[in-house]
Amino acid sequence: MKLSQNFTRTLRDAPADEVALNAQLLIRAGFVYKVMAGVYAYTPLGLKVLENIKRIVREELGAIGGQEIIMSNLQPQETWEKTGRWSSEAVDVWFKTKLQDDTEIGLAWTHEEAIMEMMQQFIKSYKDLPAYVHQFQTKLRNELRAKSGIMRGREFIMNDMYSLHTTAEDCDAYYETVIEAYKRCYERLGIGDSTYVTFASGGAFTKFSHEFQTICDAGEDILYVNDDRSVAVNEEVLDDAAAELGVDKSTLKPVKSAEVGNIFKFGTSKSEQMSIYYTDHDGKQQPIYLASYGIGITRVMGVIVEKFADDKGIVWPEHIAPAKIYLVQIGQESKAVADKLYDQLMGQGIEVIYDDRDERPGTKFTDSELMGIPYRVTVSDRLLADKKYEFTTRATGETILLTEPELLAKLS
RNA sequence: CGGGGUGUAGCGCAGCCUGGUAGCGCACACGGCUGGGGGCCGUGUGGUCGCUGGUUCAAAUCCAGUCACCCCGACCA
Repeated sequence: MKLSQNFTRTLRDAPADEVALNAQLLIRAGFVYKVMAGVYAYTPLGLKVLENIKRIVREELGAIGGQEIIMSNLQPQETWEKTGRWSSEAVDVWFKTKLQDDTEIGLAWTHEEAIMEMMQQFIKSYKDLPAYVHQFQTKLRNELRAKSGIMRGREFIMNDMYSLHTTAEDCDAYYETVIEAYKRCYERLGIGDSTYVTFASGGAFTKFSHEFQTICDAGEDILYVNDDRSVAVNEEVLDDAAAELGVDKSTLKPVKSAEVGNIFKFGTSKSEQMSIYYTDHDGKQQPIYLASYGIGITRVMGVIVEKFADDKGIVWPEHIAPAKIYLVQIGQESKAVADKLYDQLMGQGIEVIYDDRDERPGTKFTDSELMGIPYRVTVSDRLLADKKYEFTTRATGETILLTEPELLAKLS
């Protein structure tokens, strides 16, 4: 991407009403645009990050058999009546609206019921199970109070996956498979080291659910972790979980964390509530075991901003950065060289943000840091005289001089 | 939803107390000087002061209502 063609611009100051660091930096750097409280639009740079996060999740879920779908945002009342979750007393985050003939409909805050409703059409026999479906979907939740920038909005993007099984054992086994896939996702997203599978409040079927919690000062949760990192428990279930695990509560230390994933088992409850059954070997109707898995895509983006940012701006992990290289060009003579390098790298499939604007060097350096691009390559008349390129690592600030072959070797 | 706070140009702010024809910085446009860390000088563009009503000869300023936004709490399969 050539910056001269990018319509967003960087800001010196964040809007005063934006207190959350993630939103401040993302707005200043031109990654998101605030539409209203808890609602953000993603501009080209921000969209690239989202797509990179989605790509990783898509690959990992695809690798364990997940089939990608897209459900709808408009949902019929009848679907939700079946599980008693249509009423606003049962679910206080509903957005509801009406068709022109006064039929009430709901705007999707989750797709659990909706997925089951659809799958009922296809799952008839034990031969159709297990089934694994997932989607990247906008969730709409009428939160009383939006906060923390893109970490807790009224509209956000989530990957939700659902697995349907004939037996609890099969469901349990796949549940573990998903946990491993999720771990690989967080690893690739760059937050593997600080993300824990934790015990959290359960639901109708299981005593605990599992949350993926990332250590982060901006998080809303408190996590209790032991020294060897083998046990992590959400504060909300600390006593119960410690007792269950036979762990001495006093050996667990509290840390602030942000929930980046939540998985849980429904057992057959959802299937029974909705009267969705399959036919077993003996021709009998049986309920389906269901488990549900969610990764907050936009939230992960916010957490990563919060977690790695420094006083200069965002620091993206390499795999999700909108580009690998930020190419700074200074002076007149070196322009052709920079143009050529840009074409060459892009031709090799290396994503480059080329700062070809008529700006002073300081502006370009500052913006490259604010945007958090992992590596900066500087091409200038001065460097060109020595046939050198400057190579700077965003996270460390380390700068080295390289010849063209050295540079290309480093980038490929 | 309870408590607290804030709304003046795209962004950051002053002006309000003590009513008298709206200002600064950044950004933007043009010109010039600069040219390796948000540079400088000059000339410009851009605002029914959130909205509605009231008081007044006169309201950004005083009063009432309302909307929006932010923070704390509650909530958060």
